[in-house]
Amino acid sequence: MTEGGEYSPAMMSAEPFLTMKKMKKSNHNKNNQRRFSDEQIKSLEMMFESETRLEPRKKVQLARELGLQPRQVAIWFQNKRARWKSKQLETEYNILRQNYDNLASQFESLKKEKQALVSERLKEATQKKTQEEERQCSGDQAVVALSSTHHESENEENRRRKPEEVRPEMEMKDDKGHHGVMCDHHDYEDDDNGYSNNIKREYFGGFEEEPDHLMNIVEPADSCLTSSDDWRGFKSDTTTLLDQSSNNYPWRDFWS
DNA sequence: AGTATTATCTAAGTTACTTCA
DNA sequence: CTTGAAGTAACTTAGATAATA
Repeated sequence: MTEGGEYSPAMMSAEPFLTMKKMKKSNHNKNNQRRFSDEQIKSLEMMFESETRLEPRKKVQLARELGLQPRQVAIWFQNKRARWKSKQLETEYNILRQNYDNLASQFESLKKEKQALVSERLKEATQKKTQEEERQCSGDQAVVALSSTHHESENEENRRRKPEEVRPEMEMKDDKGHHGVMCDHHDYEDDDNGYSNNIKREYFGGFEEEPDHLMNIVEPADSCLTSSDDWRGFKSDTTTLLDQSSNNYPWRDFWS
């Protein structure tokens, strides 16, 4: 209260029963006008555009030019900075929101694309397996005279090897032998916490029991996309953002 | 040199009032 | 005419900083 001198001792004694606040509030400017004139606002705006903080000397000069108290100019600049800042924040928020929405829709379309690819692969693998089983059945009848123990061990070996036959198309191994599709930093084996299993179930929908080797086909991509490590950070950021606005993002369920 | 006090400024939040749909 | 929301000038408070004793 050292600037402007609006709380004079005369005022204090004139209305001793008023609260401090009321007394101050009643002190409008010289002409008892509440709002500044367009001309005054225009000058203040112009000054604000060139500098958002006023030097004391400029403040006094501007106040004199506009017929205001220096304190009024100071307060106007304070309020202006506050309004400007909140506007700025709003603008930045809108930009972030727009970017986020774009990313979300990209994510959705990639998810759909991936789902289609997985279905296709599954179809192929199932057909292949059926064909081989049929071939084996007919072969078995022809060699039924051969030793059964030998046959069994070979068949078992075939079964064990089968997943490997379809995997090379999908997988990429790094120098450490780790699997990965576009996310070489992540070991998908680590993600065996039920979380990815839920995702698998979502993808495999109708399949009551997925054959292990079929699951192996999709594992690398799944673990990459759904790795909690990869997405957790993003999730927390985005939910913070969303908490302030809308909650109806269908793909939120994908993460939870 | 280090410390306490004072003055000044600012951001953030609030109040009282006006304007307008 | 009334009412509620939005805008605005002025205010309070708390923290930072610089000058001074």
